[in-house]
Formats: sequence, C-alpha cells, structure tokens
Amino acid sequence: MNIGEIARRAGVSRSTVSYALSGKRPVSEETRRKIQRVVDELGYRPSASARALANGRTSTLGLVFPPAGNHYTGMQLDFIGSVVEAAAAYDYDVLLSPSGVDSDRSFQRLLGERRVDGAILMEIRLEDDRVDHLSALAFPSVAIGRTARPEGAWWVGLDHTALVERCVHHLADLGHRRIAFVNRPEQLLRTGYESAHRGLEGFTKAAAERGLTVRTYCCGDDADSGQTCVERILHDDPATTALVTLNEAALGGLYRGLARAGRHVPRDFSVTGVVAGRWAETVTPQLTAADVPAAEMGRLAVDLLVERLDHPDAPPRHHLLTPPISLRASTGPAGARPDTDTGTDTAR
Amino acid sequence: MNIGEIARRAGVSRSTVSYALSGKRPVSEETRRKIQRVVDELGYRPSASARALANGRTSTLGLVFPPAGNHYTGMQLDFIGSVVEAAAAYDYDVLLSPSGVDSDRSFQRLLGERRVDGAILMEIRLEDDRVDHLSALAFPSVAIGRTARPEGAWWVGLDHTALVERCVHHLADLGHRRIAFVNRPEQLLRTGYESAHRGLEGFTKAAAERGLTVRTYCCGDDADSGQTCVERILHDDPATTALVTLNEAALGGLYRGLARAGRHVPRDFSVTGVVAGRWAETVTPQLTAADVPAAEMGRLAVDLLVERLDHPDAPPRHHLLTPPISLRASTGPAGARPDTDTGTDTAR
DNA sequence: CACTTCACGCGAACCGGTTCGACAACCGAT
DNA sequence: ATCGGTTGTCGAACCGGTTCGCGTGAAGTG
Repeated sequence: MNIGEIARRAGVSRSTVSYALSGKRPVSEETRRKIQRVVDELGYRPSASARALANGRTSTLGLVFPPAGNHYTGMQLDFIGSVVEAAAAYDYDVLLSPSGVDSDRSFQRLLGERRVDGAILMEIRLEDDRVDHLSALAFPSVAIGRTARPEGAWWVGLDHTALVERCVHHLADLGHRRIAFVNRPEQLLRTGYESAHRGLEGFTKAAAERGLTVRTYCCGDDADSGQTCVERILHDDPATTALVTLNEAALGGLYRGLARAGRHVPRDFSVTGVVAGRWAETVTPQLTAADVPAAEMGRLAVDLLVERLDHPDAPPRHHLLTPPISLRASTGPAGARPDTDTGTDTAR
Repeated sequence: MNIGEIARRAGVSRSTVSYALSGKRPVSEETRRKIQRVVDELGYRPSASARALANGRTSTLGLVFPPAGNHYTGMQLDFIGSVVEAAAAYDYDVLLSPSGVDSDRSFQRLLGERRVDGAILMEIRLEDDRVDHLSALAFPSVAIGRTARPEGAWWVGLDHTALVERCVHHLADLGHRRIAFVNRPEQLLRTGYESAHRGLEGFTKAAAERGLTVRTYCCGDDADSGQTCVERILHDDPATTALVTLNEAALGGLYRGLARAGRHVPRDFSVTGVVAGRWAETVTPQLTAADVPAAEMGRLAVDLLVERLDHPDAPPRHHLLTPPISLRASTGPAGARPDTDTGTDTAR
C-alpha cells in the first residue's frame, strides 16, 4: 500500500511512480498508464504524513477560534462552515484549534509542531497577543477582524464603527432622541474584543454628532441576559425609544423584554444593530440590521491566506467590509406614541 | 530546530533526545536535564508530520459534517465546539471534513491519505454509505446518530422516537386533539435523515395511540419557511391547536406565522418539540421542549472514539440519550378558546 | 578479582514519500 | 562515425522523527 509496492508491481522505480503521479517530470505515456492501472487496482493514495514530511507542506490550514466555555454564536458557525468550504476548494483541510489566550497549548501545537501551513484567527482583540505572536514569527496567517494597528497585516474585517454609526443615524433620522446601545458581554469589552470596542466607538461618535441622549450596556450572550438588559434600560430611562445591538444571541431576549414591558416593536420602540442575516429574520418583527456577511468573510479570509501561501512575499492585503443596512420591520418613526407615557411600564 | 540539532547541542545522540522526551526508556537524570535545557532554550517542538510518519498515528480526529450548501444549524455548532474541546482534552486535534455523499473527495483524503486516526460522523442517515464504508474498512469511527441497524456499531444518539412521542403525549394530556408535525426539509426526509425519520415515526405512533387527528409537514431550515408552513397548517385544518417540531431554524418563523394568524401561544395554540435548549429560550414564550444535549453528545462521541482507538478490539459501545422535556411556557391546555372559532383567521 | 547484572547511551534502520544528479538510449546534425 | 541534445528512468539522499539491538562502564556478587 505504499509507493514502493506500487513501483514493484508496475516494474518501475519509486521515483518514477512519484513523477508519474505528480507530473513534475515527464514520464512516457506507456509507463504512466501502467502505473495508473496498478494505482487504481489497489486504490492507492499517498500518505499525507509522508508527503508533508518530505515537502514541508501539510495542505492544512488552522482555524483558531475562541476559548472554551464561551457561548458560540451563529456567526461563528457561518465562519467555520465557509472557511472549511473555501479551503476545500483549494485542496486544503482545516484543523480546528480552540485557542484563546496566547501561547496556550493547542496554539503551540499548530505552530510549533508545524501541523498547518497557515492559520486563520477569529475573535480578534484590539491588542491581540496571537496576532503579534504570529507576525513576529512571520507565520502566514489572516485575521478575521482587525487589531488596533492593522497596518501591514493580513485581515478581513467588518467596519463595525461605520455600521453602528449608520444604525444610529438611521434611528436619529426617524426622530429617536434617546437610544441605548446593547453591547457584547462586559468581559469581552474589557479584554479588548474588537467588534465590541469599535461598535461602541461608532455609537458614541454618531450619538455625539446628532446630540442624542444615550446609554450603553453590556449584555450576556443569551436570551435571559437580553431580557434583563431591556429591563435595566427601561428602568434607567423609561423614555428610551430605540436600541442598537451587536449581540445576536441576546436578540430574542431583547424582544421578549420589550414585549413584557408593553413596548410594541416598531410602534413604540425601534431595534436595530449588526447581526447575521439569518438571526435578523428569525425574530418578529424581522430586524432592520446591517447583516454580517460571515460566509463571505470566511471565504475572503481563505482567499487571502492561500494567496499569501502561494506568494510568500506578496504585500499585505485586507478587505474591510461595510454591508448596507437591510431595512426590515423593527424600526419606525419615534413618537408614534407620545413620549409622555413614561411613568410606569404598562405591563408587568 | 530538529531533533538532530538538539542532540548536537546537548552532546548526545538523536535517539537519546527522543527517549528523554518521550520517556519510553530510562534516561539519567543528568542528561535529561541537559536535553531539557536545550529544548527550552530553543523552544523546540517535534514535527507532527515526522512523528506521524514514524509511529503511524496522527493524533488527529476527523469530524465529518454535512455537504456544503446546507444551512448549518445551531445544534451542529454545539457538536463541533464540544467535539473540539473534548478532543483537545485527550490531546487530539480535529480536522473538519465537509463530506456528504460517500466516497467523495474530502472523505477520501481523510481515510485514503491517513490524515486522521479516527472519525466522528454527523448527520447520519438511516442507510448511510459512509457508515457502511467505514465499518467495512474497520476504520475507527463513531457516529453521532444511529442508522437503521446500529447493532455492532459505535455511536451516540438521541431517541427521537421516544422524545417526539413524549411531546405528543404531553399535548394530548393537555387536551389537544388536532396536532401538526413540522419536520426538517423534505429533501432530508427523502434521503433518509435519521432524526427526521425517527421523529416522524414517534409522532405517528403516539398520535395513533391517542387517536389524534394529525398532519405532517416538511419545512425548510429557515424562518420564512416556518412562517409559510404555519400558514399551510392553518389553511389545511384551521382547528389545529398544537404542533410538534424538530426544526429549530424554523422556530422563529413558526411563531411569527402563529402571531400573524392571530393565534396566541400558548393560549390558543401550543408549540413543542425537540430543539437545542439555547433556541428554546430565545423565542417568546420560551419553548417547552426536549432539549438536545448537543454538547454532551459531542463529548461522549469523543470519549467513545478515544476508547476505541486505545483498545482496538473493545466491544462496540453506544449511548442512547433521552433527555427530559423541559417545561417552559409554550404549551397549555387546549380549548382555552373554544374550538368553534375556526372559520377564518382573525388576522391577515 | 573475575563474572554477572544493570543502567545508560549510541548507531542504524525504518516510516513513505520527494527530489536531485546521473545515465542510457535515441534523435538529428555535422 | 562523432557529437550534442532530448527524453525517460533509476538510485540515492533527504525530510525528522521512533525504535530496536548492541556495547560500555559501573555497580553488585561470590
């Protein structure tokens, strides 16, 4: 079942078999066919380990995703799926690595033991040890997300700042003056998670530009937290008429909280944000949102990484995406119900 | 950076370095420390490819998941995440393979090129080529799901039949007499997808036992399809008062369809089914459902596979799980609103 | 003091491919 | 007949580990 066996049966040398299969040197049509027949008969396939050892390439990409214990969001699934598919199109396999903090065990495995030719990093933080580490090593990698100083790096990212700004402007245009921002969990914000930071930045900036009264909240990645968060928002400022969120996992809970408080979406309360399209369509009314093009981002990341692998000294490239806001049904003009009705919640 | 380099610097032979690091033969404390110092200084890590070639084990598990183009569900994400985590605990990496149909390219890569020591299969069909193929090859694998004849195989599965039966009984106990079943997409049912079949079987059986009037539907894996499906259900039999579903991606759409038709959950209409707990808690009212313990299943699958790898001729084992129904808020007694009100939908 | 025993370390072979340099056979051109 | 250039094939070295068998020096024993 190894190349020697094939060579013996075909009556040629091992190197000839190798050349016949790889085509890296001409082989006469006759011996090529002879070899091919033996290969087909035995169903021979060259061992990936041996090949990797010999030519130093594993044909495998590493996909580094967030630390264990975190909730996984739907977006992450879309990244994973699209990365795997895109990689397969280039004849690469994908090795999953549950790495979070820098220099942890499985991260070491990928690089130190040379299991992968390149890596794609998810869940980027503004100051990211992993990115620094990889770039110091000049190890081919592409980040899905963008650090504080992304110059000279390879990445594909979403312009969360601009997207959230647009959401705020959209709401302001509709007449909303008191808006809340529902961010990802505080722990993520504290550790410098990119989208949480840039989203917040965009929110603050746009709110200032429009002179809005705003509050910002962190919210756990689950429905219950979303519900609690809405309770806090309406308690802190019952006159709030809209919110912007990045937290797709909490979305259902946000809606529930609003319903419980007797706020009808979009009549008395508008909701918008940046979430995957699939989630935006799951809630009722469907969410007006900038749809995260996760599948496209995964594909682009693989494209970049493969390019970087094929041309080791190509200049750094990146893609910054700014998908448009999809108008659905969760936002509407402010003041359909007068602002005066703010004393107590109408429902328990 | 290879073992020869370490040996040279430590002034010993390559084999001694190998033994010192693996501990497979005793090495004097002194030389061991000498070697360890050099290793630490240079940050040496043995090449995975070379090791794999030498000892025939890749320390990698394959995770075979559904064909491209499918929507991925939240459940699948939970499987992937828990498998990766559990594998890491055993010092295995996980290689993702987007294989669907049998003997397709990437499936061949995993096995033919010996990239993995064992495989975990997801999205099992009752007659599954991949399972047959692997068991014919005696290749170590564990299925998440159970074929029509699972005897002698390694798997971890959910007793969809029993779970859906329980859902039906739960509804029947509440007085519901006309119940619909919302299955996964027709294409999955047609190709023999396990959960769709067994779920349907359990539904039919329990409905017969309780003498219920039922209809069964297939529904696409997205919110819009869910909404459309509810419209069909209420059109086909406006007296329907409850539904059971396996389709978590459609859940939001089902709720929307009911709301649009003016049916309040759970006052005029009960909903239940088998979905991941996270999803059940996202909708409002929260879904009374048998929560799919996806994370546990992934972990168990890895446990089984590792056991099988460590003891090549251990007898086949499996786990059939039957999680309890979590009572939440989406089911209630039938007839809170009289059955007579069935002429036309009250809302558009 | 010679004789086993044991702990330790070494060299060589091997895993299964790839790749380089050499060489033989054949071609047409001088 | 000789020479230069192809074309097709082979042998050997190499990738970076693991593992087996053997040799050696020190310790233990009668």
